[in-house]
Amino acid sequence: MTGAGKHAGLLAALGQAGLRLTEPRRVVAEAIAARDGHFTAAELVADARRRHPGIGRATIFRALDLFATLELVERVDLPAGDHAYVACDPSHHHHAICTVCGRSLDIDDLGLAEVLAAIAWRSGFRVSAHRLEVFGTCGTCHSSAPDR
Amino acid sequence: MTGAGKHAGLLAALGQAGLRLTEPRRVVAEAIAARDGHFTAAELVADARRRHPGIGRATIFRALDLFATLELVERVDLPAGDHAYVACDPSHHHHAICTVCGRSLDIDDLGLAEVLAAIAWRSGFRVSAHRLEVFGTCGTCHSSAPDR
DNA sequence: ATTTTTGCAAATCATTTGCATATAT
DNA sequence: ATATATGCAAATGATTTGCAAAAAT
Repeated sequence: MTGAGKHAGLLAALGQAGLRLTEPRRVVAEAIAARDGHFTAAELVADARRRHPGIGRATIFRALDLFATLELVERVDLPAGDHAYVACDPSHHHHAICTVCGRSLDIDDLGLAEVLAAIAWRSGFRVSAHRLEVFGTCGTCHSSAPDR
Repeated sequence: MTGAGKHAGLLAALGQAGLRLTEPRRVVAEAIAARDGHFTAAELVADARRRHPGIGRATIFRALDLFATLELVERVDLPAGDHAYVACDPSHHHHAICTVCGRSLDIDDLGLAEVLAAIAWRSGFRVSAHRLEVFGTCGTCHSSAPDR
């Protein structure tokens, strides 16, 4: 599934949360859906303004927060330290982010739960939240790259 | 090991990297070593100024960057989204951060490498970096807390 | 002596806020 | 009609930069 149906999900979620379906939010949702990898807030502002010139910066930040709260978008911190966002499925919570194309891949738990349990066991820590971010190159990018 | 010998490590690393051992850097190193949990840049500025009133904000940011580059300090992104730093051993790269006292615990790999390998295997991803942050309460904090 | 580092103040950048107006329900 | 959301412009906060003076090698 590419851009096409993705924003429908974003918009549907607004309704379900009892929030109003406005034109600016629609525009932001479309801009997010059209993006294919991670994006910064600034990039989203530019994209959204291309679609709807009068849209205010604050509105975009507010919509972004909203989607982040609904877990349709997740904030990630790139290795370089800047903030970015990725659209995501609310049930998946880890991403492998391609440093070449920026696309993110939802990754399954694959044993992470056990790692966390081991941590808790060994240290007496009671884990309430965790974040795993994986960076690298995706299959598509390294098969088309000449190096190695 | 507490504050006592910790800054020695920070300072020694400067020499090894061919950098100059200056008074402001010494002050920042001591302020970091004296901290017992994670800290924000602003907190460090305050601490450092208490020890050495004339120190410039920029100098502190520069020293912090330096230590981060040398991997003696790691930047973490708290669940709330703000940036913080933790002093760390250069060989350990994951932390369990206590949300009550702010102290961080270095955690061992405990199977994470296999999780990453599984990710790579399943998705064709070539992993170059990853970040795992674990948040919760440490043994000390939940044994002294009345809840639960 | 030379190179690196500092402190300052100003610049930059991202994000947030207050508030009157517009819009969705 | 009413509550919610928007756009604007200004405020805020964090981090960075340029540069001449100071300190380390």
